[in-house]
Amino acid sequence: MKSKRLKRSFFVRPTLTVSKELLGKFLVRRIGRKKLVGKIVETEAYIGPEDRASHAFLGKITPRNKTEYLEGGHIYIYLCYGMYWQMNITTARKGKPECVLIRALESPEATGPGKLCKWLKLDKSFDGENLCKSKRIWLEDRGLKIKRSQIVAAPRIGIDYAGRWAKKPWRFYIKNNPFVSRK
DNA sequence: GTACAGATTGAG
DNA sequence: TCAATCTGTACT
Repeated sequence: MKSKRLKRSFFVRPTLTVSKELLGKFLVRRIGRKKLVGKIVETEAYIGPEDRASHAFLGKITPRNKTEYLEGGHIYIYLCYGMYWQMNITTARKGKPECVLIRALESPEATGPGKLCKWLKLDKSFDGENLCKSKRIWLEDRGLKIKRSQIVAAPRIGIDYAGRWAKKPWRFYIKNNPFVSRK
């Protein structure tokens, strides 16, 4: 099975499409001579500025969220609750604040966005990292196809404050996968 | 300058 | 059920 790195063109597409197609792809993190690899099993889409749950709601730009406006294929990472990092992948074109939150990998060490970043040793230095060019983190397509019947759409987690947007089925995960968070 | 909520997690 | 822990944002 050949594996190929996902290119810019994969990410510069509608966010919901990218969110679903990221399921079954592999996140590769190289630390020195070691490689950590995990299959993506859970994602969430954040589509600003109309999405109340998005940091870019109403199109605001702050030092924290400015990387969310980058062209698809970059990392947008930020600290939440003062202790957990959240890894997002930007989508769409430059200037569009849309991204996909990577919530879980197929690894017992990465069943949730906070644990995922801890396992991969991700921190603020990855903010704005180019996934198409970086030597320390990237995404691979290893030929694995997830059938549409295996993809479950559900409301997103932890954003009850977002009113009607909190009910949007913009969380996607692989059916019956034991590594999906919030079981 | 101060106050406060948050895309979470693990312990109790 | 709740505290840990800190940045961004909206106040004074």
